[in-house]
Formats: sequence, C-alpha cells, structure tokens
Amino acid sequence: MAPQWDKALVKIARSHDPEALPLDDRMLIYDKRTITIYDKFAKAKYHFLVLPRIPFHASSSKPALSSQGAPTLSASNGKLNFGATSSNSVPASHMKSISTLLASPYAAEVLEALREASDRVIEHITKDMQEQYGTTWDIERAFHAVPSMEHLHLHVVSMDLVSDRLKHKKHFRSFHPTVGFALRLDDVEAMVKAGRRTLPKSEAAYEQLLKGPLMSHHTGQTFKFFPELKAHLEAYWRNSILAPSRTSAGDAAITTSLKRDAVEQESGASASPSDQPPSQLRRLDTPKASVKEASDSEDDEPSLPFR
DNA sequence: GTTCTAGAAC
DNA sequence: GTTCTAGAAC
Repeated sequence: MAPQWDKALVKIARSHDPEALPLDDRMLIYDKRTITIYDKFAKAKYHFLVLPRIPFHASSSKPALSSQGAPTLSASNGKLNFGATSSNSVPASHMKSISTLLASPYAAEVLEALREASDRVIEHITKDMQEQYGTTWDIERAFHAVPSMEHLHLHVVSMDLVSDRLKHKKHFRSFHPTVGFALRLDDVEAMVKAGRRTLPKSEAAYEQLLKGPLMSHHTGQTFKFFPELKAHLEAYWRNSILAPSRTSAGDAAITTSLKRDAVEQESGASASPSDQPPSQLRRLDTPKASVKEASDSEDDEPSLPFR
C-alpha cells in the first residue's frame, strides 16, 4: 500500500519504451543504455537525472578484469553466466546506488554510459541557457553519496541553485560542490580507475556533512538563516551570473533597443519570478534579448556576513 | 523523495 | 522567529 516513492526511479529505468513514459516523468532524452528525466523537484534552474536502464546490456563480453574474483553469479537471477555468451547485463542490484556500483565489476562501463548521456544533457542545458539568458554558467554532474531513492541516478544540475523547491539546508549542502556529499562524476571515475570498491566515508559520515553551515559556494559567505542564503543565491544569479554577460561594448545599442522588451518581461514576470521549466520558455528571437534586466536592487546582501 | 504537524532548542 | 528533530502519510 505504502506508495513506494523510493522505487519511482526503478520503474522509470525499467521502461521498455521511454517515449511512452507517463507525462509526469518528463523524459528529456534516452538511448540504448540510459534515460534522462527532469528532476521532479528541481533544486536549480536546470536539474536532470540520468539513469542507467534496466536491463543494462554490457557491451564487452566480460566485466572489467576482476582483480581477484571468485567465479561470480549474477545477483539478479542467481544463474551462472559463463563468460562471453550473448547477452550479459549488469544486475540491477549493482545499480541501486553509487555505493553498490563501486563494488561492481561493471562500474566503469556504467559510468561511461552515464558520462556520454550527461554530455548530451549538458549540451542541451548550455544551448537553453544561451537562448534563454544569453550566457552560460556552471553545471555539475554528481551522485549523492547517500541517496534516498533507489536506483543509481546522476544529477546534472546548474549551480545557481535557485529554485523554490530548494527548501532545506540539507538540500543546499547535498549539491554544494565542496561539501563532499555530492560525489562528482570525475571523482567517482577516478576512484574506479584507482580500484576503489567502496566510498571513502561511512554513510553516517556523509549524512553528517549535510549539517554544516550555510556557506555560499559562490562567495564563501555563511548565513545564519536559510532565507538569507536563498536571497543571496537569487541575487548572485541575477547580478553576478546573468548581468555581466550584457555589460560590455556593443551591448549599449542592443540594450536600448530592447529596453521596452525587457520592461515588459519584468512586469510580466513580477508576480512569479521565472521558475518555470526552462525548456518551455523559449520565445525570444535574439539570444541577447532574453537577458533579464538586473533591475533596481543592486545588492541585497544580508546584514550578517558571518555567523 | 515531499508535505504536514508538533514541540524543543537556539 | 527560525531552526531542528521526529513522526505520519491508508
């Protein structure tokens, strides 16, 4: 009965036809081995999840050379698989989380598929940023060290971290690029290359990381109250990420000619600061035109820079 | 994972 | 006041 929310990604990963996924799941792209969906509770302007599909067919006939492996049996069906024969797939149990994947001989191969797919996702995001805002900014690829939903998912998330769904400290810190809870794809790949089969810290230690201070990943400032951090993130995004892209040289003319447009946008969006899904907001012809005017409030930094 | 509620703690 | 922690969710 309990609606198993934690199995939602498993169901998506098992989909035979990603095109036929429920509208609610908002599929972005898919290929033979991965499916990418919009995060249902996006914690930034752009936030996608890249999942390895089930079954995940290994391309090589054998998993990576087991450094010291007893003859393995597939955890999924309990049957012995004798090497090179036709279809061997990565057991779903290996893809429950980044932790189980690390222990799997298929780790490198699954990561490779996620990397390739996420490259395409980043292309998509970058293009949309350019169209919507006339500039681009940081995008991170990372796994949560301790996920709450079953099935491996790579977060692809823009580092503005501006979203009304970002509601708690643990949300913020779980994506913070230096806190350590978010395990970047590059780092995980390096672990696999180095032969690591477990994460460096315990689950409890990772969870502790979520309890630290509210420190901006942009400026290093710490905030006492979550709403202050939220205001900072929003202000930084508008004033330091978006605004600089239109400050220089030839933009004067453009700015002038587009002033009316910008004003319209401003008033139109005043009620609800643009928080709609980015991909549905394409309407302007000129990339530069879509840059939102930074408006009046120059600097609404909180009064408590420290502690 | 989210939403909601409650009380304790700062 | 806001944050933190905990529990329930048919």
